[in-house]
This record gives sequence, structure tokens and C-alpha cells, in this order.
Amino acid sequence: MARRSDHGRDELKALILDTGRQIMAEGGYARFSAREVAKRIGYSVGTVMHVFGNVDRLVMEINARTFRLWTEWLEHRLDGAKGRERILVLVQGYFDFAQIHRNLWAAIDELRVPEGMLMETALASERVHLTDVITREVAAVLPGNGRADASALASSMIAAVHGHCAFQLGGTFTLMGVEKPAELAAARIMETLSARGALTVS
Amino acid sequence: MARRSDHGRDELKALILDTGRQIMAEGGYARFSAREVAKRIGYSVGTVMHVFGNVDRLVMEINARTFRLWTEWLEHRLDGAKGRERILVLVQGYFDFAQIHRNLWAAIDELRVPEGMLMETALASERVHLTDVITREVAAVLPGNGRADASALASSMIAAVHGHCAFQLGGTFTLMGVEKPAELAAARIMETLSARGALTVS
DNA sequence: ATTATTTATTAGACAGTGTTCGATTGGGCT
DNA sequence: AGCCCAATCGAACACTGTCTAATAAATAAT
Repeated sequence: MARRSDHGRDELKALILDTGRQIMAEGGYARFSAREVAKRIGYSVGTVMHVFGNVDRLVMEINARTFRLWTEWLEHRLDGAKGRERILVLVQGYFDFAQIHRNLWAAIDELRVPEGMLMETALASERVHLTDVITREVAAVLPGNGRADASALASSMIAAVHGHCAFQLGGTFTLMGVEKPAELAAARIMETLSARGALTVS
Repeated sequence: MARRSDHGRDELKALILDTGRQIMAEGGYARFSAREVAKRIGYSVGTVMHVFGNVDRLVMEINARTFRLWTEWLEHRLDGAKGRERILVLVQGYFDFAQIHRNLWAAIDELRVPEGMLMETALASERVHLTDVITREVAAVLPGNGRADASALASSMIAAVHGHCAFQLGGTFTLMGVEKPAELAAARIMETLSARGALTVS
């Protein structure tokens, strides 16, 4: 039985989050459970529920962390890249991150927020932040007259790349006999940019 | 207690499938369970397990049916459409079907087949059949010299549209402030085809 | 210093889930 | 009529998330 003085409230919350993240990374959504988290940290399930309200909110916070890590990871990869290369880094980065952090990435996909429950803005903002980074890069390569809808365009491109990645990691592409998903995704993105006169060799 | 003479084996299998499909359509993956199926048809859980082996295989068969319905639905929609219109019908059809059969569509996405378990070819073939229809349409609009990789290209385009649809129904696009997902998806597809010299006004 | 109050934590219950298995029970065959 | 195989059941098992009453502990008040 854990004593109340073992961890402060914030400390305990961080401990649950760290442990939950680890369990998710190890075994994915299928093997994740609030009870497993409780067991590992030496507290009871009730305490975990008391801190996070319900298990979905815990997963949401784990996912928010994944988005933050993802964003930082992409920014780091962008270092030194220029022009067309930056776009390719983003596309390949999407795939690489998903492959490296397979289970954490899948957890984002697999969490279905129930009807009535709305996602806290603090958690949603991490996802939006990642989107903003990509929008910034898309806007940067677009010719001046095409930057107005850079946001919608970036969202659309993210969706396209996401589709490729989901099909790859979910086995759908294997079923279809597709060999190099990242290259296909990159080709689609380049077509979209070319259509707007971006990155064309002048 | 159901008598053995109530339904033949194939008849019983069909009954379970129909009922399962209905439960899935009504309440989605979240409210679906083998026990609920058993309750509704008046058999015990054991019988359902006996017929399908495990619950994942039951869901797989439900999904296979959804793919068949989806394919027929698309083929019917294609009737009378010509050229460029046929491609737009396919893109819009993807979205419309997902929206009309929200829960059935989501069930395809939400089923995660466990590592060791491979999908029976009979079930996978329904998905492949849908892919084939789209490949056929893509190949038809491509200029002769570009039809070699029509299959990979079609798969890539399906992935792109799927990404848009998943973001739409999963709420991600709402978070991003995206308004008209189907139009964005259609625009991406048209860019890809235009890049290959397809459907351009000559 | 002792009491009272608030709050964290727990254990246990509840209603679910998928899966397994021994015990029945029914229908077809000899 | 008896036999045998397969279908069906019901109960058990190990899980799940969620809730609640009781308990323990830290803090506040006297």
C-alpha cells in the first residue's frame, strides 16, 4: 500500500503517465490497461482512476505526449535541409516515426473518443502544433499567390500521407501488393506541390 | 435453449453473420460483442464461438460483407458516368458510403488482427476486389504509356482518399478546421491524374 | 497536544468482455 | 433399440473499466 507522502499529486500524475507510456510502447493498445499501470507503480486502480477520471483521458495524455515528441523529432530532422528536401524529410519522417514508435503511433489511431466526451483543448493543441509545423513548411515552398489556403492544403497532404502510413502499418498495402509506400506518398505530395507551381525547377 | 434442428450449420452461420452485422451497424465496434449476438439469436456464446472460432473471425466476415456491399454500391453509382465523372464518383462514393454506413465502415478500420493470426484469403479477396474495381477505373483514364503501374497508383490513391475519410469521420479534420474533406480528396486525385496527362482537356 | 476535518488511497463489488471445457442432448445410422 | 458423433450449453476463468464505502494519513483547529 502506497503512502500518500510517497508522491505529490503532480509527481504521481507524471509517474502514471510515464508508466502508461511505457506499457503502451511495449505492448500497444491491446495490452494496455489502467490495472497494469496501477500494478507497476504500486498503487491501486482506484488511484489511477482518481487522478485521470477515466482511462480514455489517460490515453489522450499519452497521445498528446507522442505528438509533442513527434513534433520535436521532425523539427530536429529538418535541421540543415533546404527547399524540396524539407518536404521529403516531413513525408519520410512521418513514416519513420510511425515505424520506430509503432505502438505509440497506433494508439493515436486506435483511441475512439466516445460521443459525449470532448477532447481537452490542451491535449488537442499538441496535435494542432504538429499540423502548424507542416503548414509552415508547405507555405514556405508555395509561390506567394498560393499561400492563402496553405492550411487546408497542408491538412489535406497530412491526410494523404497518413492514409499511406495507416495502410502500410495496418497490412492493407501488403494485401494490395504495394512495395514502397513512403515513395508513393512522397510522389503524391510532389504532384500536389507541382500543380501549384512549387518546387519546380525554373 | 435452441434445438439443433432449428438451423442447419450454414443457416446458423448466416444468422450469426446477419445479426452481428446489424449489431455492428447499430452500435459500432464499441457495443459489439459475441455475447450480444448470442443473446439476440437465442443461442449460447459457446455456439457462436464454435461456429466462428473466435470473435475476430466473425468481425472479419462482417467486414468482408461490407466490402462486397461497398463494391456493388460503387459499381451501381458508376452507371452512366463517363470519363472524369467516373473518378469523381469513386472519390465521393468512398465518402458517402463511409458516412451512410458509419459503424460498418469504422469496423474495418478498428479491427486489429493479432500478430500470429492471418486473414483468410476468402475474406481478404473481398477487399482486393474493391481495389480491383478502382484500379480498372484508374487504368481506363490513364494514357496508354502510363498504365503499367496503374495498380500501385490506384492503391496509392485509395490510401490518400482513405486518409481524408478517416480524418473526417474521426474528428481530426474538425480539429484542424477543415471544411470540405471530399473536395480536398478529389482535388488531390485530380492532381495525380493530371500529372500523368490523364483527363486533361485536349 | 488532542481533536476534528479534509483528502488520498484502498479493497471490493459490479457488469461487462473473450475464451475454454466438461457435461448434456439431439439426430442419424446400424 | 441402441450407438455414436456433433451440436449446444452452462459454468468457469482471467481479464476489463468504473464506482463506492471504508480506511488511513496529513492538515487544520482547538
